Amino acid sequence: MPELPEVETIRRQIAPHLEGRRIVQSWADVERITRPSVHEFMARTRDQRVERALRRGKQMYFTLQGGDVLLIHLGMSGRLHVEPGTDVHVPLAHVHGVLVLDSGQRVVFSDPRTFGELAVVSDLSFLDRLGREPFDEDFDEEEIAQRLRARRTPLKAALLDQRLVAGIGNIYADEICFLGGVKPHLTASSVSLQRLRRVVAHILPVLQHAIDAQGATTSPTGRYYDLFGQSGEFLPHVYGRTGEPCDRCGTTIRRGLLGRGKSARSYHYCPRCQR
DNA sequence: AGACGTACCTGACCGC
DNA sequence: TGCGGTCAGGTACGTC
Repeated sequence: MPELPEVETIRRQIAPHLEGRRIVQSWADVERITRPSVHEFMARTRDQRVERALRRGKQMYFTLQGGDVLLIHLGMSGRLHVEPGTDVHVPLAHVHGVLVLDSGQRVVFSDPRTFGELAVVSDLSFLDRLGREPFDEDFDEEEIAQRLRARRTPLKAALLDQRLVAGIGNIYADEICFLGGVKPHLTASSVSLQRLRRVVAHILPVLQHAIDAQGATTSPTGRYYDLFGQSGEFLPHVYGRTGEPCDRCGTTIRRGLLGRGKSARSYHYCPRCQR
């Protein structure tokens, strides 16, 4: 699944192809994931020059010369690639967006599960709903630890909440809990501040390490691949490793569920390394 | 307002 | 081999 490190990897890869280029023509076909509408998306991105390729949390966005912002969220299964081509028509299953550039290349967005999003917005107010950005200067570990202390949800659920820290998803939430030595399902407010600080202290190193590894592909679902179809090399300690031995202590990795029914979310942990 | 449940979607996997 | 059922999971939204 694309989380902050995967999105950042793709952003870096796609930036040189998009920045300074003009979008000659664009296309989208799924109303549910295209905002404000398929028609308006195509109209407002057409004939626009891209200024910068940016990212906030898991959100990738491109500032356009006319003042609008093009927004791409990969959701669960969204992928981007760049290829030669001047036709907006790409006859492949799961392709739901195409941007034809003045470079003779086109950006292709495919998304089998259609949990992603393509949008054109007029300003950056969409960023307001996101919490702290891990690599920003104002990222304050003490503040995050204090806010976790006030949460009456499982620790992992709080780490996944984009309003607290932007960009953490399933894989890295489990990883951060593992390195912090805390079971993901413990109610955050029941964990001592000292231990919460230990967990929070692993957010930056884990994300940085994952960016250096160009993301993580190890996932039972929604396999992630970068702009060139390459998989990421980040290897999680616990995520997706149920039944395997912990490589710190050898204890069998376990899996559990947060919540019940259709809303249940899985978590993975080492019962010995995490208390 | 925070916590919680539901819905969206389909490839991959599982059991018979 | 084939087929129906189940799972996974980022996020918006409704409800209490």
